[in-house]
Amino acid sequence: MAEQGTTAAGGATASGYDPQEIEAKWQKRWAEARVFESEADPARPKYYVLEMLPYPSGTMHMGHMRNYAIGDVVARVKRMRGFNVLHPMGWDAFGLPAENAAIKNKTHPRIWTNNNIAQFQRVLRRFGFSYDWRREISTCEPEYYRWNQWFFLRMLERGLAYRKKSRVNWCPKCCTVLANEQVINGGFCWRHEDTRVESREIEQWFLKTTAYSDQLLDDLKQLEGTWPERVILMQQNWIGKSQGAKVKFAVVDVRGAKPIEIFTTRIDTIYGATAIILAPRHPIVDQLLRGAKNREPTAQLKTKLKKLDEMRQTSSKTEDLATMQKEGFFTGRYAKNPFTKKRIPIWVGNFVLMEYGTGAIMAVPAHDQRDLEFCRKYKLPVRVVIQPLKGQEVVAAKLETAFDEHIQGKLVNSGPFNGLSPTDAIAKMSAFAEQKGFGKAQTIFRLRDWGISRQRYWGTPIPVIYCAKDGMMPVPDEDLPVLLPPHPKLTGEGESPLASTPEFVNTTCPKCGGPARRETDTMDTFVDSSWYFYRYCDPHNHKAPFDSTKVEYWFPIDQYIGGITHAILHLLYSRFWCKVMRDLGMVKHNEPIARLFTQGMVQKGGVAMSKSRGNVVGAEEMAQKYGADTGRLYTLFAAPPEKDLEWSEESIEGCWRFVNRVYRLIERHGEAIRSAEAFDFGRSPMSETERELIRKTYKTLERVTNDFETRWHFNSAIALIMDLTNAIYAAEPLEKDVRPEVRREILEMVTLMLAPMTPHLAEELWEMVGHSDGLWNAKWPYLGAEQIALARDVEVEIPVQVNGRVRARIRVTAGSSESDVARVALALPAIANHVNGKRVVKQIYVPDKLLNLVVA
RNA sequence: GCCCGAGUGGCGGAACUGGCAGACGCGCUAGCUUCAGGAGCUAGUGAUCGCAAGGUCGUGGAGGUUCGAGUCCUCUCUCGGGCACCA
Repeated sequence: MAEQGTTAAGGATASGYDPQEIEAKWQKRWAEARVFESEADPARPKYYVLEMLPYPSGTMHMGHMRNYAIGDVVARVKRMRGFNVLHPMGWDAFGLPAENAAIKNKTHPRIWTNNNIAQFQRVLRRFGFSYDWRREISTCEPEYYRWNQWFFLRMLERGLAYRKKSRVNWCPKCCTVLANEQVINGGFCWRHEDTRVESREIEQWFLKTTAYSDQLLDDLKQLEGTWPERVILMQQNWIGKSQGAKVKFAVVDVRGAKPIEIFTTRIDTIYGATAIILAPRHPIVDQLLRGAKNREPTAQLKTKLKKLDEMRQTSSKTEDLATMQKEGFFTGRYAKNPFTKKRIPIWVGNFVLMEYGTGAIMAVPAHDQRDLEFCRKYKLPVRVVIQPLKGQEVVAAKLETAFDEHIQGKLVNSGPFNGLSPTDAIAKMSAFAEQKGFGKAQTIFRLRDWGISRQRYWGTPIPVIYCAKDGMMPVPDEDLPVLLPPHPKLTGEGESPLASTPEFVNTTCPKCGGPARRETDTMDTFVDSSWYFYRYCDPHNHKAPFDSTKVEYWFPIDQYIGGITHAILHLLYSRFWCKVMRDLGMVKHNEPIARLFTQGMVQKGGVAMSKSRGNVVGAEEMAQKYGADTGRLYTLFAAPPEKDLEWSEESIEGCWRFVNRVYRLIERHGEAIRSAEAFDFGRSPMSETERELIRKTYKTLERVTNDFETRWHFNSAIALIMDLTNAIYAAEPLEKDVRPEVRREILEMVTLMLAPMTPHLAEELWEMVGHSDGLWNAKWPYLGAEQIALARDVEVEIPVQVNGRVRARIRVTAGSSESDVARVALALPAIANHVNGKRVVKQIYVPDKLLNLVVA
């Protein structure tokens, strides 16, 4: 028993409830009975529930804990319903923070990481989450990352992994390249939100996510209704499908110049194009500037070009991009519009992006706002080619905002296409361009291939060897894993640490046996998390990433739970990986995650808990102070799971009180219950008090079941149980009216309902009322027909309204007829006064719910 | 600018398909208990008028549909989030 005053913040409790002792006791018993271990068993229905695997850093706080508490409730409820539940846990153990921390603390990333894992694991165990710990994985172990390498080689064979020199995002603080998905707010590092990424031209490895653009987009439809709408929208947005056309504009008077290809979604406006605008980084710019006339001196333009390119890079705030002045210059060259055959000037503009489309656009100022701004600034002509069907005619000289309506309009000044609707014109003109060979309809995507090379140590080595004679050679499967060298030189200064580790770099060519060099970049850690949930199905397989039969049984994941932060990154990569594995014949499904739930964050002072902000509430501290059960209960009670939760120390005290109240109740009656007779519900007559308590108990159970299984309203489920507990307390003065056998039924129900949320307490209470076989064997108590009948109200209170306003309440037998209720109601003075002298023109009766009299 | 989400007491939040707004918890007030503190127990707690019975107002705002609206429709304001010169 705990010493008084030391258990919880508020001080002692009157009950003998000692969470530290109880929790340790039951955790030990669960482990001994191997309660949470599960195996694939086709004879049983399965349920795979998973919380996103943690990155083991610093301390585990209540924000982490909430995530796992939600998952654990689901896992435990499903187990009580008879499902074969897979509920594993592991560690996203590679990554930059570990490497940086190791440098700072003069230790090895592996040591630092394993220390953190040990800490995290201790806390998770302390909270009694029902994981199958035999399946624990850690992504930094060779046993795991060798399969990253194996997958990489399969992708290499299929052309899904390739090496290319290109412009990539470089974070100067991370000292490494970032994937597009890791660049946020239009140009900032996802880890360092205040650090603008630089653009560098580096040779690096890509995975061809764009090979699956269409599927990644289309298959989102399958997830509608089971994934949060906003996650689907964000992914749609990110993939960014855009239907349009590519059109080639021949360059006039430049010998050997290739035509400039532009992308447009509005080919119907091509007769209104008054300029071609190139991205500052467009490769043809140099060629155009050589020997061109009618413009500023070349040297000056080169300076301008550099400036235009840098403008996007140096703007410190995202908003600047939207409002940034459009700037550019004339190249002195002209292109020929293949539709009009007329010459239009070629410009360079800061608002045209090399990364999107073809890096060149046709400027149609009359029908595109950005083009209008640009052309007005540089006095380029504006030509109207679409007129609205209704309303005022659009006049070029008066245009203040571009007329960019897609649907309503008809073509003018467009030669043979005059009179067509924009939609028809797009189809006809694309076809025309294709027929003539200078263009075609084309769909483009915003999605780029996934750059996975990282110039850091703490990640999976990319299994490739470079030989002077044989060129790039994949490491043969039998040589996997390519191990990280144990003693790297870590400086954190931007050189790939593996490159300066000769014993790693120097190797022999797998083909000719001659001297060769290893690839020294490591993989993005998002590779690790793209398929880890498959490994849980078969975590110790030495021959393959997993056995497909096992995966076939457990997949797809029935319920995945995690933060919204991964709406694009992790969840998009995982979907990609699944499709690749499907095409490799390893899995049969198209989507790995059937249901996704994004839980809210735990905040303190209005911002998410994080070590760097210094506002974390440590999970272990809370377990120490109140016990795991109270900590779990609080995170479930304080807010609905999808909403952010503001941490409140006072509120957790309320949960602590409740837990003690329940404990005291059973402490007080346990003895009597243990020696009580069996009771035949529905047959043996009950006292009024018994009847009321039983009714309330069953009614609560019906609603709590609904809250757990269909609505995920854990907070209101807890409120209902609290309410029931209050009712039991309220009946305590009538203690003698409640036989121990009836009380047993009531208190067992309370215990079972609490079990998914406060599992240790529930086990203890279960034992206290006389069960010796462990609550983990108990099933969720569904009500039988007799019990459902007992849950029904005998008497109901019905509000009586006159013209929609409640004027009285009457108590009647449940199921009373409308006429009976109306007669009783009209006899009441409070009602009669309001009806008095008027006529009841309408009477609405909702059985057992409400009576409304409309008088006039 | 575009796209989502949310606005309910002093606070966190309830209210399943339109049917008693504010469950449950926190906080606060009073009482009991206690040497005291803590804990526990009991009662009260949306605003407003009233001695009371009782009345009036009340779910960001303005309209509408309905016997009846926190819930449905239209417009609007505020906050949070995502995307953003995407051609």
